[in-house]
Amino acid sequence: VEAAFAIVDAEGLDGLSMRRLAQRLGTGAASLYAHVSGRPELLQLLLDRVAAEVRVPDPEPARWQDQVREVGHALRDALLPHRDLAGAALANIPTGDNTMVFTERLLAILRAGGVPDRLAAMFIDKLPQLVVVDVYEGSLFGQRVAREPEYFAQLMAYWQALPPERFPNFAAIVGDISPMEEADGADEGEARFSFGLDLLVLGLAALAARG
Amino acid sequence: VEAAFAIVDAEGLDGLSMRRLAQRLGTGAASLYAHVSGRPELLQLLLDRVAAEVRVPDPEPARWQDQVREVGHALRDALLPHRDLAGAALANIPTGDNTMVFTERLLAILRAGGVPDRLAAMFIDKLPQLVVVDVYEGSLFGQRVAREPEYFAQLMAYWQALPPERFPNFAAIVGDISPMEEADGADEGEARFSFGLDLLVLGLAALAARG
DNA sequence: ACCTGAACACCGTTCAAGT
DNA sequence: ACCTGAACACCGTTCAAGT
Repeated sequence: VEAAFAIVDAEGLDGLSMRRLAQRLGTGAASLYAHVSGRPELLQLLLDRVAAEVRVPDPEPARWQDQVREVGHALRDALLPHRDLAGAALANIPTGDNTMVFTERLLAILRAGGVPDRLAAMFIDKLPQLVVVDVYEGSLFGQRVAREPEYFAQLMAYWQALPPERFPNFAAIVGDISPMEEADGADEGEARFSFGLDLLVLGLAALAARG
Repeated sequence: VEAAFAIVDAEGLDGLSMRRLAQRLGTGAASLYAHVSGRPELLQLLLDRVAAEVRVPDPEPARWQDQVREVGHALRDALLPHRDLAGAALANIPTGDNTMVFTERLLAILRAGGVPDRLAAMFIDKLPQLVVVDVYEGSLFGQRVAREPEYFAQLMAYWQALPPERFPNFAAIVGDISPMEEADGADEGEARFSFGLDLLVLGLAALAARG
């Protein structure tokens, strides 16, 4: 698992092949199958170790909405160093022990805050889903820009060149779009993530208030 | 593109290799590179054709929230027949013409409804993101269950067997969890999707009301 | 219990050579 | 402009044989 993290952090998910991992451990790919059932199980082990890193606070019912936001940010911070590893979380429903502890503690915050059980049960999926897809897309975009530095400028140029007759609304808001990192280094990715988090939390609050 | 859809619809994204596509067209894989730059461009063509299928209504400002929900459902319905093709939408920012028309028309609904431009600009990402990740995860789960029919029951058994001392909140809501399809055929996937859609729309309405 | 080499059945993409 | 066969540099997984 340690060696696998080293590869993922350096090269991303695609770089983590059974063969490359075996090579780094000074053995052959077939030997890994004595320790994991296959690549999917290896990825689950990595994800569960990431889940172990996420600190979820004890419930403070009065500020449950902010606590949910904190949990979202904590999960994002834990996933960010590992490139597109987040993508592996989309493929399987995680059942590792650390993942279950994460879910249990998130549930504690929601239920203490008065969120009905049926809503809480659906929300414990949606929050990690938002975080995972955000980190995954951000990582792939980052890798693309690293490989192809002109990509960012090309995308903006394409959007700005769209004919305003056919795309009047898009032309009107194109100035408000800034995919991921701003040129000045302001963390636009963080702002976009917080926006998504706000939608989920405010939406849940509205549904919970209706009962 | 037609042949590619036939493969994706029958076998999913993994089945769509350049070699299999070429074989179905009675030629060699290398020949495809005279028509597309590579597999990523092929996937973009497929996704843009899906976008062409999505009907986005003209704005009715008074019911913009319901219209956003309708767009979400329409996009989901267009993606659903194509298995895990949705996963390809996570890898690249789509720039096809049909995709841009979709975005333009969604923006029209949002702006007519009074959503501030900065919020609308971020929301046009979040809505497709939710739809895509929902369809993608649902498809992978469905494929897993098809391959491994006992998976569903195993997952439920694992959750129900978790010790209530360590996981009291999870134990309390485990009855409210039903991943994807219910045994009785009720469309639980649809309900979960609508829940996510509600979070986004109600959250956006709350933010828009604040200005 | 753990490891090994070799094999099986695949990938995406490139490239010189053709029509 | 479009197509071809062959090659390059990979994959995940299995399996008989070893220690």
